[in-house]
Amino acid sequence: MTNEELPATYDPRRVEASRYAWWEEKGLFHEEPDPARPPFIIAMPPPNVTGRAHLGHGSTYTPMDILTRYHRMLGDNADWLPGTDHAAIATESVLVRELAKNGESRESLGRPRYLERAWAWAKEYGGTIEGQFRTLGFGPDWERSRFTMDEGLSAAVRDAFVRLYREGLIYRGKRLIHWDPKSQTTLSDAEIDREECDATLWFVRYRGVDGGEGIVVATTRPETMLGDVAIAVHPNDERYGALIGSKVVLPLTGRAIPVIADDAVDPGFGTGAVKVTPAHDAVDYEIGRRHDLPMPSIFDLHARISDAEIEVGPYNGLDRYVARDRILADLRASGALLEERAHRMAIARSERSGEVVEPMLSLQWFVRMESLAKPALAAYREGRLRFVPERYGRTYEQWLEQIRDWNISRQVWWGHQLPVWYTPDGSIVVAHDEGEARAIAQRDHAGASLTRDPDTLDTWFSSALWPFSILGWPASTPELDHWYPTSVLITGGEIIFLWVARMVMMGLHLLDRLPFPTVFVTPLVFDAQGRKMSKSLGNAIDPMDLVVKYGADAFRVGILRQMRLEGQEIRFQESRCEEARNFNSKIWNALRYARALSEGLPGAMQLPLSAERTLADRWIVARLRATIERTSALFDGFDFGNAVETLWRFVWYELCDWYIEATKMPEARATRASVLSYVLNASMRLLHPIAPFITEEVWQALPHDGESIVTAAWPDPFECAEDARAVAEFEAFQRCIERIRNERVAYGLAPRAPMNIRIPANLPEELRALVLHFGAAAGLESEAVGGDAIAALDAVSVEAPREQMTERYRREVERLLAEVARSEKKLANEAFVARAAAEVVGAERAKLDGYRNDLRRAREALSAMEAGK
RNA sequence: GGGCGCGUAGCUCAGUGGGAGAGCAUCCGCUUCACACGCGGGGGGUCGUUGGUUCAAUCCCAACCGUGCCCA
Repeated sequence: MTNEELPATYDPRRVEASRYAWWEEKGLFHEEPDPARPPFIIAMPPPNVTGRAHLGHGSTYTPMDILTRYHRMLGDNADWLPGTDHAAIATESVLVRELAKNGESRESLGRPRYLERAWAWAKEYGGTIEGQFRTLGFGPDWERSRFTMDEGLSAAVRDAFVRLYREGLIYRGKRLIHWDPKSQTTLSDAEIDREECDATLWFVRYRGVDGGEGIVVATTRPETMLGDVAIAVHPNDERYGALIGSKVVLPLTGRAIPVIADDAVDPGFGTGAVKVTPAHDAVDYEIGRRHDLPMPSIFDLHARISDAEIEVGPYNGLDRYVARDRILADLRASGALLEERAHRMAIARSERSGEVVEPMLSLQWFVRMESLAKPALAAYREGRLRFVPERYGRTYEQWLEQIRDWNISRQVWWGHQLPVWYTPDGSIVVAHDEGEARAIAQRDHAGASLTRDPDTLDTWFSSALWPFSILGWPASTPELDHWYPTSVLITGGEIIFLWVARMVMMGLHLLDRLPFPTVFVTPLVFDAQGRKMSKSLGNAIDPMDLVVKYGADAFRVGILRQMRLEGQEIRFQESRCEEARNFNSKIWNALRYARALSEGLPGAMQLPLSAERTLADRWIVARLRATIERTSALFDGFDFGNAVETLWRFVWYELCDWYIEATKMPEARATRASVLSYVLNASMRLLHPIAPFITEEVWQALPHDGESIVTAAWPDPFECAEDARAVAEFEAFQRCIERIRNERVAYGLAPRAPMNIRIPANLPEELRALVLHFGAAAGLESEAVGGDAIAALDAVSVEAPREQMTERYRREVERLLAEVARSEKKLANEAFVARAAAEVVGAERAKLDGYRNDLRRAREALSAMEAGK
């Protein structure tokens, strides 16, 4: 491409898609296990197969892409393993809704045809998010992409289930679970959302069997009274002591139930007496277990009142809310309803269907968590598992400390069907496949016929195996040998329980090794007002739209600049993407400038000999070295926000604003082309993990080694000389120019009006030329000042009409007098001199000396002005 | 109720036990031969409140007020 073909602004749409296709075609993201190099492996948290990219992927997946690209450039055996998740409940609810549109249902199709549809659906939408990830520039090893329902991963699920069952860690039991009456499935604790809402607390009198006053209970769910088996009070509650052990009559159905005492009752809630419905409330269930009470269910699976287990009077068949109204009306009519009060309470909803979840007693499969949790806790407490930021470790720890058994069976069809069969008499056979199950039945159950459990496993069960199932486990593979454990897990804080803790437990139990040593928790993305992004609020931003407007690089840079290492949220501002697009144009124009240099760019990346370099050369090279070291350290520490900020400042302010300006001087000709192309090239490599597309384009247009920046080497700081002297002098020069520019405006001089500046005779020639070039001024010789080049720079001054200069020096003297006074006062404080650190006192003394010097100079200048009047 | 955060310029946010910073916004000036998606300059903050520790507090501690997330 000739320079004439480089337009003035960078157009990401022109390059991104084709560049990505080229990377993929070249196989640049693919790796084979190579024991000769250190592994760097990240398992991508699998998005839902039917999902779409959202801003959260920007904050969570971009860091994975950055680290993988960075480690690849460092020469590591780096691979980012992608894949998708079958998201059982989410996918099934969408699918069932689609079927309903055609008057079909799961049942009308039957399991095999339903699953065929589900697979077709997954294939149709499964590509979407992976395509979007390509658009965002993410470069995982697509050849290794996996799906949780692939044959290999399904085998891992079966293997893990069978093993855990045989070890007694998976069991079937009747427990109180969360039932979603809409999706017709159980949910684990982690799959429900609690929300505060306005409710009513009703006060209902239960009379004594003897016709006495009995007891008044407060309840938010009067309809469940049909299943009451007791009234509970606190054992120390004096109001009710006499009633404990007596019986009261359930209004409406007339059943007699006992009054019992239990510590779980809060005497301060309502009347201090609560009804106990063990089949429909978690606290009541525990009370029921302690007191060995019956646990009749009053609901069917659609949360309609059912008389299957207990007499429910005329309410049979009513929906739970209809029944509530009917029961309240009847209680009111009978005089048993005494009072109602407004009440705030939390209700549980399915996070997928939004339906109010019903606690139900049900026969389900569970993982026994206690013994799995212990080593997972120990790994954290012993420092083998680390969280960044550290505070998330507490979240992890607390959840594991109060762990409860995990309900893993789901009544959906899309997923891994339990490897469980039942004989006609209810015996359980767990096996890897039907053949093995038959063999077991033959051996242990006299060849009884088998029926497979229709339920499937919680999607998180397969996700818990992800870091090793994608590497081939339970088979032994080179990938598993060399790439497990993975290097770091990067995810959002909301799934520390759902996913992170479970992967740790499974990794430790099944492979005896942590799946990763470090968990980096990324911030959540909110809108600019700090609200969650949601479709209903209409504040959701589609990253694809941002890519269209600003390009993928600008999207990535824009969101990364809002990330802070310790932050737990990003208030996303689209303007950041716009700024990043401008930054890209800045880079692009630096390239255009470099390529337009009259002497042409060199053919190879090489810095000129040190002795030939100008001050600006030595300064920018030293700054490049510092930038390389800092960027590496920030990437190593997951501090991506500061890494972007560092590179932004270096490229824009140091390279473009100062170095490129300096190359416009005739004196810079000899070395500028090679230094500029070297520094630009290195800058592109530093920036490449963050902004992959533009850096490739610019790198390709500069002298470079290799085929693609993707596989180029990370810049080597040791190629760049440190040069403290050059940095100090250049910084003094920058201060000098800033002062001159400020004074030019302050003196009311037009931007390019001829201007004179007084330059001390002892200012070195190179600096003198720089000052005149940047100051756009002519130089007037003035007297030499004491000290070095830096002192001479500080003494450079602007020539202006005498009155203005007099006024300016007068204000300068005033300012310095105040500074000197402040500093002297501080040093006069004996407590300060005696107790403050010696270097602090020393620094203050040096400052005072500096101020006194400046003051003397300003006074001399002022009196010279006044004398000349 | 328990845990974890946050409160710094109009906005979004850095930051440090020793004189307050960035980007955007705003104001002024610039068609300077890479870039107006640009260049140069400026204004703007009692660092939530009240106490405490310290020679010294925006920073450490406590309480309070406001606000957010997670868990129950």
